[in-house]
Amino acid sequence: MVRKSTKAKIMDAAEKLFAEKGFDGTSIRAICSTARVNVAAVHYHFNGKEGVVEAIFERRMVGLATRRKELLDDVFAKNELPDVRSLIDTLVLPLAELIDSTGASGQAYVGMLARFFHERPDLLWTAFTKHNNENRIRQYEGMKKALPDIPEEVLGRRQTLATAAALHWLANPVRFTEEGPQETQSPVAKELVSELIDFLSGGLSAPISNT
Amino acid sequence: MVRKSTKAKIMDAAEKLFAEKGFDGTSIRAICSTARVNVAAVHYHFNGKEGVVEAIFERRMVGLATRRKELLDDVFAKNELPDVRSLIDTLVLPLAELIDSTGASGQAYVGMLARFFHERPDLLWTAFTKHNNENRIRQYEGMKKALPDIPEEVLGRRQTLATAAALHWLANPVRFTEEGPQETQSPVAKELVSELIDFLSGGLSAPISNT
DNA sequence: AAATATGCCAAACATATGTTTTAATTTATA
DNA sequence: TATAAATTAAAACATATGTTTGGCATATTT
Repeated sequence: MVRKSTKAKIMDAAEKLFAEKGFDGTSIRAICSTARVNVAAVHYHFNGKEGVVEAIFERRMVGLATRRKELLDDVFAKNELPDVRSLIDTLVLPLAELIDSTGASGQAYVGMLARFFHERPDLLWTAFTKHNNENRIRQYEGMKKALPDIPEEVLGRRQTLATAAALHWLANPVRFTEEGPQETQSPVAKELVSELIDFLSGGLSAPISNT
Repeated sequence: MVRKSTKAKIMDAAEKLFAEKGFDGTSIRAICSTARVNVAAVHYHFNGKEGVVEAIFERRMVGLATRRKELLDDVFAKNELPDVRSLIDTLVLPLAELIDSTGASGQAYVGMLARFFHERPDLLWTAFTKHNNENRIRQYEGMKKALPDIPEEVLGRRQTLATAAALHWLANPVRFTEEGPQETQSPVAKELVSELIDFLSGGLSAPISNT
């Protein structure tokens, strides 16, 4: 394997630690120690911890957004009514494929996404808007067509809820039982991805109750 | 209003800060500063930061578990097949009622639950098992009866997924839009709780796809 | 009232962490 | 090769944080 650059070493180590311990739980020194790199390197290359986060987002979001655009193009190519499940696919599949193709690193990235969704929505939102806003809107428009009976406001909230649930599940395929939290396979198996999509499709298209 | 004890002052301040900044993002000194209390008080009363967390969980989980048991009793009292929506209610309503009745404090507690679900599942799990394991099992058994076509394994994972989504939504009623994250009302309005239950019911009872 | 326990506070200490400075080293370029 | 630029390393500094100590005040008990 080629010798990794200091920059890449820092990003890989940080990605892993951010997923495990979150933003506040990860010190610059821990990153550098894991990466076997001098403490000053983070400031030299990234100008601080938040800079590392931005670089990590940048590194992966481009590919993810491209793949998602492909899937959305497919959905809208057939001149039919888009179906909910395919629209959910455009959210879940790129992440699942990333985990499949890059293994631990992709898994760490998704774990990081899930944590930052709660811990640093500001940083996540900045990167997400930059790379993925177009896709989010297209998915939203598709959902409006596929589910004309659900009010738009409700649909918007369901979309966000589905995104949060998807990230949580892909990052944390855990089930609570009597014996404590049970880890399932990681990287996430195909069946589990399919289960997730079932759940989200059901939630997205659920009828509105009148109580 | 009665003068709050130092213990209560610490727990209230910590609950709020934990919800806002998470476990690692909240220093003992920040807690004591917010609570207007001496730094040593946390160690004196709680033996450290984790002790504060345990006490906060203890304070609220008893009431929540009792209320949830009531709702579960109701569901099983009618000698019919339990319905999915009522089973979801037993998860969501106690939390929504807590927010309604205690305002900012209850909201902070739910926010803290949502964050600790990711950040400190160990601490959450310990408290949750102690107070709520019986309820979780009863809900699970009800779901098996209500949805005999869904394999048990899948149902277990859906239950965990629904719990995570519920916590996320009650803690973070936010919608992503072009203009950035849009806060909805807080405390969470009744309609939003109903929307959440619709979504979760749809997800729980979604058919299994065969792709 | 005296004795005891409990709660509270200010200060001190060790360690962790972010950040910057300076020099050495490596790499690229003229 | 000589020179400049980029990168890495070690150390130093200030601040943040967890934790403990000893004394003081207040309440409780005898």
